[in-house]
Amino acid sequence: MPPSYNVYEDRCPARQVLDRLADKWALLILARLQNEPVRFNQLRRDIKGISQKVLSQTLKKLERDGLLSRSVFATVPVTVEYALTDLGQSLVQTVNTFAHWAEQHMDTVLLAQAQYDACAASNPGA
Amino acid sequence: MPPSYNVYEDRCPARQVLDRLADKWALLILARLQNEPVRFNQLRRDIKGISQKVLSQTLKKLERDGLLSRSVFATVPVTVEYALTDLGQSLVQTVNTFAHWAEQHMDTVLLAQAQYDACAASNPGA
DNA sequence: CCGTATCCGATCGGATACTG
DNA sequence: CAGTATCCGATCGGATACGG
Repeated sequence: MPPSYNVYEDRCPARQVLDRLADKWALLILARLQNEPVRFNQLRRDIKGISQKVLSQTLKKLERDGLLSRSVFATVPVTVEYALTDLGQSLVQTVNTFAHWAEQHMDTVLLAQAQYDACAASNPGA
Repeated sequence: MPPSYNVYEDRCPARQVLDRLADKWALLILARLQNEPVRFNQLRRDIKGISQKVLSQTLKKLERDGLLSRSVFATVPVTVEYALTDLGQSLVQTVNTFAHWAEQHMDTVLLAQAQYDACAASNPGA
């Protein structure tokens, strides 16, 4: 079998998928949905800093990619629930690994940034 | 011990780290460096579609975060090698998992997109 | 409650030219 | 080879207003 695709290539489908996932809001949404379906405004409240517009756009992209499903309930007013599909579930573990890495190593990163900035400040031109 | 931080919160350091990593070029660069140090123009050639400007910017960010190191050799002309730090190495496995997920599931995603688009096209207003 | 539509400033990023 | 500097069009994204 051929090694299939190369993510370093332009036009590679795998890379297009990767590009789509390399989005901070998409990752946070997937992580938030891992345990339960969540309604639109609940996501908006939980994921601090996301605007209604961007949340709507990102949800639509993720639904288009088959990573989550959108269910409308004819209550008054209407209720809309977003939930991971099986495909989304298959990805969420990796998303968690990413988030955990960030949690575990953020102090190291913050320190590295401080050192880098201090060095850059003391070497204006050299 | 406190559960430390919440990635859903604005201003959370872990989330800032996550935001930084949620970048398609950053992921591709980290993946490319996993086996060996690579020079600037080699990266530029290998990672198809990246511009010199964006490559330069992204490398600088990753260096600032302590994920990779920049080594200058006084050859003529000068040689510059980028390599993963230990911190970068600790992340690259997760990056690979992401890339592999994309490779394994891209067909499913492409199919889902086609179905979504077909349905949207047949339901212009409804 | 769950969105869409529009406006508009801010940022991104490609192309090009230039330096050590 | 390995960048930096500038220009400038394209895109992003917040705020606001409105509709189902």
